[in-house]
Amino acid sequence: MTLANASLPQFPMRVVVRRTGLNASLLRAWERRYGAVEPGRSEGGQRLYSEADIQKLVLLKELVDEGHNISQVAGREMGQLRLLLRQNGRHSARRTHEGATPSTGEVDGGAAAQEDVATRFLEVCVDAAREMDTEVLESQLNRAAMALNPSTLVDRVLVPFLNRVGLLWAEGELGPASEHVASAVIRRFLDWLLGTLSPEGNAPVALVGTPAGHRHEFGALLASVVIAGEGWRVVSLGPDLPASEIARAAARKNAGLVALSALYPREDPHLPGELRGLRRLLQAPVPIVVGGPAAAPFADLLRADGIDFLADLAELRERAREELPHSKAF
Amino acid sequence: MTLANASLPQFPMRVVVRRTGLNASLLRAWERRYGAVEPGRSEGGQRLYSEADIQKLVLLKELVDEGHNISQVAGREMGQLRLLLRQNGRHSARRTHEGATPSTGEVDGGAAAQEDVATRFLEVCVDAAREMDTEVLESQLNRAAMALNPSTLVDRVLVPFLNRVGLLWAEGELGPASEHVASAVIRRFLDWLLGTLSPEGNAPVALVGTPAGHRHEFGALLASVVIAGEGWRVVSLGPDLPASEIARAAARKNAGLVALSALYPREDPHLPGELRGLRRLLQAPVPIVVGGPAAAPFADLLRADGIDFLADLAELRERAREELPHSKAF
DNA sequence: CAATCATGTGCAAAGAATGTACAGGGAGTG
DNA sequence: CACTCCCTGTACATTCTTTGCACATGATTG
Repeated sequence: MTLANASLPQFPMRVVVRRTGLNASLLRAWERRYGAVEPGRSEGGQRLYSEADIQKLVLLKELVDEGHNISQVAGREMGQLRLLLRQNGRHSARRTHEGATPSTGEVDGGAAAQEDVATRFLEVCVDAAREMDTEVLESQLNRAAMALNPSTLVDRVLVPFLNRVGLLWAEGELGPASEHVASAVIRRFLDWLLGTLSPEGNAPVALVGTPAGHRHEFGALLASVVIAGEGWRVVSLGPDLPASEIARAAARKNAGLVALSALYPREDPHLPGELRGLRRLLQAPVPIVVGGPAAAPFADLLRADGIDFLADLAELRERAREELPHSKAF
Repeated sequence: MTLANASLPQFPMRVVVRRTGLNASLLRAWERRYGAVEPGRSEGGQRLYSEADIQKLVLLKELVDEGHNISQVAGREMGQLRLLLRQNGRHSARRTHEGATPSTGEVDGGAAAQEDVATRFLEVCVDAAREMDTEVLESQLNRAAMALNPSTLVDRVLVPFLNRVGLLWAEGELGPASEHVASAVIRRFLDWLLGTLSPEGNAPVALVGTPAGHRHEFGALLASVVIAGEGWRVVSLGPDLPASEIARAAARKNAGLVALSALYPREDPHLPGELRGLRRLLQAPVPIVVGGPAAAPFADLLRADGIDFLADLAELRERAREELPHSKAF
């Protein structure tokens, strides 16, 4: 899902063998017996694998090496495979997951199916929030995490869900209690997701938080998840921090990226000054990015000061990937 | 802990063997003879364990290592198992294969020792917070949770730690960033602890939150942990809730206890009115308890209205135990 | 003390799961 | 054309699991 043309069939067998470490017979066996991938064919009938195929095969190999049955994992989607891998990888019994449908379930339905699944999750989550049913909400979120890949999860479920909850609250359809309860569940879930997506070793550090005066932290949490998903080790500073503090933390943590989220006081007049101050305090050329509606009006102003405004999480995702010092393959 | 999809059968035997340290024969014996777990099956009939199964097996192994009879514990639910483990105090014999310690290996290996350990943890945690070292902080908290029983953990580590951090912050020794980072870790930890201590089945529900105007939520979180530890299913409403909302939630959840924490605006003049309102709105004779310095001045006033002020978490613990409608034994 | 439980472990035969090899025939390419 | 790579289909070998039963050891009980 990285490259735009990830699904273009183009790699012949030998490339796949080299890149996955699986031998040719085995690749054919996995395809025939478990439908692990479905490579295209050349005119003459030879297999042509896509980048996505290769990625999936790599994940499958890792899972099999960890002890999973190929028959059990071959049919699953990328998102599930990644989560499984992470959970199992930290073989701690700390986190769990839960599933509804047995393995025989859906084959790679493609992006359209994912969308569909995503909106269904969204609806159920909203209902659960309305009913203040934390357990259903939590289990739905988890199920969504299993069924979707991380970016779809964030873009199609979490963000819309938070918006909907905010809306319903503003309209008085949702009492503050429901809203709080839902928030708590979401926050815990995001914390968990952050932990799950965080890279293991010593990845470069990204600082995430909200500027002084901004106390809404969900934007920052989502940003953390996105950034962690791209391979950064995220240090979550929390909300409402003065520039000096952020700078201090950046120095101490030797941060390679600072991301801030400004949601609520909409046209906060202090915001540009605050950010400029931060820019000045960060001696090293650490990139600073800001997102959120409160920052939008100042986009140009900020850019002039070397602070980039990002319109949405997709931009953030891309930026996080670009800034990653050590852009490894796959 | 909770997150949640623990019931998807997917792990083959060998993974379970590796992760639990139990051998295959024994797993089958426990299943056959005591119904310890009921793994799903693959099409070919091979066992597929869920994450929940694995967790249960891990707990069973620990209990057996501590001297419990497998036949006595195999059939119990997760919540009971956790409780049992905690009761046995620090499961110091964590890694030992031999069931060396007989069942009599009694609890308090000396309260004094626990105290000692607790203060050591406290010191390390404070240092970690000062250094903004989330990883050390987190791991120390986890270790403390393992080493101490829940009440010691809360009374001798968590509460003093929060106090210390607050103090250092007030004195300017700790920057807001450090404070926030520490808070985030603590909150996550408390969330986890809450999940761990929560009983499984359908225990009676306790509502926990803070009254309108009170936005500091750690008191409520600690209260949640304490109450959950006594066997309630806690619904955490979050901070800053008007009486009407709390009442609505109580009705909806059929709460058997409402606990509120009021920390900050110290002598909040609205507090008694707010609570009286709540008392009025709760038609059923649901007990309401309040804690925290902000409520202390009104203790007598409130008591006259049928709302009990509790001076500390120990009192809360006792009260929670008393109020528990004595349901099932174990 | 003897009989009985409780519980961990060992074994054999049958079946599953899965990696690999081989044969005969095209495909791709210079 | 020659040479290598790849395709399909089939067969095999190996390693895991499963079931059922037996056994050893230690604790409990009559």
